Amino acid sequence: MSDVADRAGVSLSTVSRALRGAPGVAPEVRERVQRAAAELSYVVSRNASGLVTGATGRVAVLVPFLQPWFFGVALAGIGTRLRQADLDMLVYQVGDMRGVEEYLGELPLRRNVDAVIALSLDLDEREIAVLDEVGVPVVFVSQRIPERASVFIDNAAAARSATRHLLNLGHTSIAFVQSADSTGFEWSSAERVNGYREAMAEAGVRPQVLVGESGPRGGALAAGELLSRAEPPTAIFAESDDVAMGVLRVLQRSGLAVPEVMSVLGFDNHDMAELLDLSTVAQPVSEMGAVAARLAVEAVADPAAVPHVELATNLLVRGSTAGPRAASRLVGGNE
Amino acid sequence: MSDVADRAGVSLSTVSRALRGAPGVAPEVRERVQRAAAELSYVVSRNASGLVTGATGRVAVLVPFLQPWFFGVALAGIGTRLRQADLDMLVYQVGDMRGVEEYLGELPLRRNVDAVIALSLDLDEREIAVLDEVGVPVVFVSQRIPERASVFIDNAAAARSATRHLLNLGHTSIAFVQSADSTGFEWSSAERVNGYREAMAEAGVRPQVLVGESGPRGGALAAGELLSRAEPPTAIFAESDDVAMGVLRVLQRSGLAVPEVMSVLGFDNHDMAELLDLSTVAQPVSEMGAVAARLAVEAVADPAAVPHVELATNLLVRGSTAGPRAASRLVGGNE
DNA sequence: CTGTTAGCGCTTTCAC
DNA sequence: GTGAAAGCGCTAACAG
Repeated sequence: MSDVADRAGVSLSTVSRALRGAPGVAPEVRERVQRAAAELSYVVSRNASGLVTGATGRVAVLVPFLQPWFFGVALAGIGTRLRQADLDMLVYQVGDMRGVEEYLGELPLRRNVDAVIALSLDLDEREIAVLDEVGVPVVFVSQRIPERASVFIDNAAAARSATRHLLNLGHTSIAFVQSADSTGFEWSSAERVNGYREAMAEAGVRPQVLVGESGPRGGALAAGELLSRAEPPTAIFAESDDVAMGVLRVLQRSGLAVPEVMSVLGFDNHDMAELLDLSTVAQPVSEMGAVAARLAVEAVADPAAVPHVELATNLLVRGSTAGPRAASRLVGGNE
Repeated sequence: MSDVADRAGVSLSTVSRALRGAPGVAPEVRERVQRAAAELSYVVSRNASGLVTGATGRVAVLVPFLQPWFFGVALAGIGTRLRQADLDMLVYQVGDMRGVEEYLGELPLRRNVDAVIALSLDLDEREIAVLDEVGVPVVFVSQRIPERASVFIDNAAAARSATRHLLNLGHTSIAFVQSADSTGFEWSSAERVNGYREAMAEAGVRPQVLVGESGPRGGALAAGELLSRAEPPTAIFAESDDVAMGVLRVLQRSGLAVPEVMSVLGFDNHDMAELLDLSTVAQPVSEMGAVAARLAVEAVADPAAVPHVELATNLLVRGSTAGPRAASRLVGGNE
């Protein structure tokens, strides 16, 4: 930095002010300093400036896993937005939610980040308390917490209207496939099931909820179970597209036509959903990330604000949902 | 820190040494200091210590995109390994490779990270030069560069033996679907095509290479093109599972049985490959990440070393590949 | 084995 | 509008 000062013929303080965009520097001087810095390809050390300002220029993103489609997309949204604010993104994979509390305590967040984004973590009160210890603002994504900055969708409402779509098509036997991993249900999962139950109750139809493993494997197992019933349903609403894909796969292998024999509905609008022609509830994952990043930036400026942002979902009706026995009708044609 | 010193009844230097695990501290004193630190829930500021040691405790991971399956898995491998070394992972999404050079120059890597991992970036010489400007060790993943630390698989050899699998099954008309995005071929893509060509040449069979878009969409388009030929091939080798999935989808929609009418082979062992019963070449993505992280850690200690680590691939033969016209034979049964 | 001292590279009063 | 000086929280010689 003193090299730059020498080259521009000014003092250290002036260089600092000029490069930081601080007021009180003659335009002509500022430009001279910037030129000198560029020529020496000098950039201020965030580390050093942070030491005195207290800011780190970094935001931590906590994710349970990194592999699923959802997280990649959300991270992309977050990263892009943070970059605009000239903030770096630190990613921590919390892993299977056992011992999170301890893990969170170990994490070097203390004086290492300006804010934390908890991505789809479903933390309980004690875990949140551990995060609070860090002393920086926390933004929750996909988990709605009172008195906390968070961004989310209305899972219940989305599931409700998606279920109605199936009911309106004429289905009267609709199964819901819910999944839980070793650590229990996710918050969004519970909400979606509720939405489904509400719509079914409104229509006076008996709900059928299956609980199984998560992911395609869980969907495949659930489909097997449903198909071996005395009276299989005519539609399956899967908690997520992942699960729906497992269902689709089993149906395909069994030679059961979708949607003629069985309608399948997913949730998420996964990457592959369009290719599979899967009807689904789309949630704006990338945008959720971007909003979360924005909230994090704002929270740094004003830690007192606890904005709640709800994002809209869209039911995407594709080829995997239709009225029950649409095919038989078409083929039989004698009603 | 001085609070800790007071509480433990020692000087600042002793606290620093004790907490850092530096030698020359009485065991009894060390424990006392650690206890004091714990009671005050004090952790040393990386920022401040970095200011004097020069180390940042951070590694930057540069990825072109975040969404594809590959990057999530690789990032998980990297992150886990870095955490073991008590290093933080900074993730930068470089985006569409246009203007990377400039983007890399803008990135706040300068005195902000101890090492850089370039994940599947396919940088050219000038872009690498920009990275070198940063002055920290760089580890390349999925790109093999002389005189550079890198971790990779032998794409050509893997593609060669996968092609031989198809040849050995009796196929004599095997198409390869290659994909390129707007910025051109990836390095691994070129290598895989080469492996395919070599195996075909060895067998004296004419190669058929299709170049199209990337991803499932590219696969779908390529499949359409192949199926509309006067003499469609009996097997399709897709550059990646992504592409293969597009191919599978088109075949399924067209009512063409896999593998009876058409064998399909992928590359990567994508998440969904098992569910789709897709034969493929598995590459150890998570392990590549872990190794890259290890190399990065080692490179920090010894920047002169430029280890090259080659990881093994495995051909996973599943249900999507079989001899040509296996079904006709079975059905016709009159040979 | 432990304490003292001088910075690491920057920002920030406070004078001028 | 600009400069001098005093730290931010820590480590690294150097004494003791």
